[in-house]
Amino acid sequence: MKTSNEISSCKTCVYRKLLFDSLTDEEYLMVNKSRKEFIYSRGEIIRKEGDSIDSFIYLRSGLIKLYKTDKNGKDHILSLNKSGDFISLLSIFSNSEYKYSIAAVEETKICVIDLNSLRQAVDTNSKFALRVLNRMSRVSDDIIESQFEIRQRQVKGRIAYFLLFLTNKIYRSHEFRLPITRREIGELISMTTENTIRTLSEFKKDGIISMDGRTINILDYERIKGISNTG
Amino acid sequence: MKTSNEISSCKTCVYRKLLFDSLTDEEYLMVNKSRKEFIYSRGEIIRKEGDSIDSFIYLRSGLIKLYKTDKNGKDHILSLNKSGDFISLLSIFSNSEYKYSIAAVEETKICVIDLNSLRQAVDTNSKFALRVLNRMSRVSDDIIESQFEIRQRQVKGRIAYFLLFLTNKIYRSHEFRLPITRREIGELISMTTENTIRTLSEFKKDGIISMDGRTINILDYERIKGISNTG
DNA sequence: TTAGTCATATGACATATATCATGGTTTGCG
DNA sequence: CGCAAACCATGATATATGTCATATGACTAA
Repeated sequence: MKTSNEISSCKTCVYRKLLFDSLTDEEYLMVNKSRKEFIYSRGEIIRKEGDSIDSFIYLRSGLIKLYKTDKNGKDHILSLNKSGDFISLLSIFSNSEYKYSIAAVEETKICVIDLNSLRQAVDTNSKFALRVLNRMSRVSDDIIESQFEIRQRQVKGRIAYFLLFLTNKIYRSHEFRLPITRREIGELISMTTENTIRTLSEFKKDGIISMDGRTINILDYERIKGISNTG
Repeated sequence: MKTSNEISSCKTCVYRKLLFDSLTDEEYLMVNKSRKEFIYSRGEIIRKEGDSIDSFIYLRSGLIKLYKTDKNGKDHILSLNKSGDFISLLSIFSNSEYKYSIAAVEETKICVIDLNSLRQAVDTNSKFALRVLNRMSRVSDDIIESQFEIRQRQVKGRIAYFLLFLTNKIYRSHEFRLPITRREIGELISMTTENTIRTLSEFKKDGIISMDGRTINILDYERIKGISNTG
C-alpha cells in the first residue's frame, strides 16, 4: 500500500454524484478535508475482518474482493466490487469492527474519509442520510442476491453465472482477463479449485468460450446463458 | 389475514426502545397515527416479492420466513425472524418493490406504518435516521452471515447449525417444536427434503436429539456443537 | 366415509462433487 | 538468472448428495 502522491480530482469522481451531491458546499468541504488516497496492488489486504472501523472507504478505481475466513482457515468470497459500488458502508453503522475482509484483486485506488466527518454529515443533513441508507441497502441486497443465485445452481451453472457476471457487470465486454485465480473463483461460488478448472476446461472444449491462461473470450453467449439458467 | 380488533399497547413494544425511542413525542404521534395491526396465521403470505413497498412493517409477535422463489419455482428461505428483528427495512430505501416474500410460519401479529410518515421522520430527525441505518444494516448482516455459515458446511453440519440456531436464537431452550416442515428446513439450508429427514433421523438414532414429530429435544448439546463445527 | 393432499419416512440407485495424486506452467523475487 | 511458490491441469477414486420409488399417518374437502 502506498499513499497516492497526486490527489485525484473530485470533479470526475462518480461518488460526487452518487453520494456527495446532496451535501452543502460547507459539509462537502468538511468531509473532504479528512480525505486521503491510497493505492493497493494485487493481493494486498485493505482491511481485515476484526479491524476497527474508523473510516469510510470507497473505491476510485480497481477491483476488490470482500471475503470472510471460516474456522478452518478457508476463505469465502462474498462479492467482487468495482468503482461505483459501495463497500465500507455495509458495517459502519451497525458494528465497530469489520465483519469482512477487503483485499485488492488488481491495482486499486481508494479514498478514505474520517468516519466522524461522515457521521456528522448524516447527523445534520437528512437528505444525505437517506442517500446513504439507499446506497447501503443496495450493497447488501446485491450480496444476498448473488448468494441466492449461486446456491440454486450446480457447478456448471455457477461458472456460467460467474462468466455472465464478468461479461455484463464488470467488463461490459465478451473478452476479458479473469481478475482472480481459479482458486478464488471457487471461493466465490463455493466449489473446489479442481472443479472450477475442470468446468472452465470443459466450456473451452465445448467451444462456448476460448481460454488462454486468464484470457477469456465468450464465444457462445446464449449457450452460457442457457447453462446458467438450467445447470 | 385479519385486522386485530384490540390494538396492542405500544408501551410494551420492543420497538419502542429499539427504534422509536429517538423520536420526539410529536414525531411519534405522527408515525403512530398511521399504524395498523394485522394478524396472519401459519402459511399466510404477508408480502410477495414484487409487491410495491408502501409501508414499513415490523413483527409484534410470531415468526416469519423471508424467502425468494427461483425460476424453477423452488423456494429458498433466507431467514427466519421473530419479534425484535427488522424485516421490512431491508428494501424500503433502495427499492420500490419487495425483493423477497414474507410469510408467517406461525400465528403472527404485525404493525404496519405508512412509509411516508417514516420517511418524514427520517428526514427531520437525524438521530432516528441513524438508528434506522443501524438496524437496517444489522438485518442484512445477519442474512449474509447465516448464508456464509451454511455454505461452508455439509448436510450434517447444516442441520446441526440449524438446531443450534433454534436452541439459542429462537427458543432459548433445549426443547422446542420445529416451527417449519422438513421441506422448509431444506429450503433454508439448501438441501433436499429427503436428506433433511434422513439426517434428523440419524441424529435421533445416535441419541443426540430426541424427536417425536415436530417436537425436538436437544440431548447432547456439545456433540451437536461439534458436528456444527466440523461436519 | 372416502378420496386426495401433504408431511414424514426409508431404501436403492444415480449423479455430482470432493479428494488425492501427480506433473507441467507461470509468477515473483533474491 | 534460477529457485520456490503459487497456479493450472487432468485422471482415478471416494464420498456426499440428489433422485426415484414406495409406504404410512394426519388432515381436509367433498
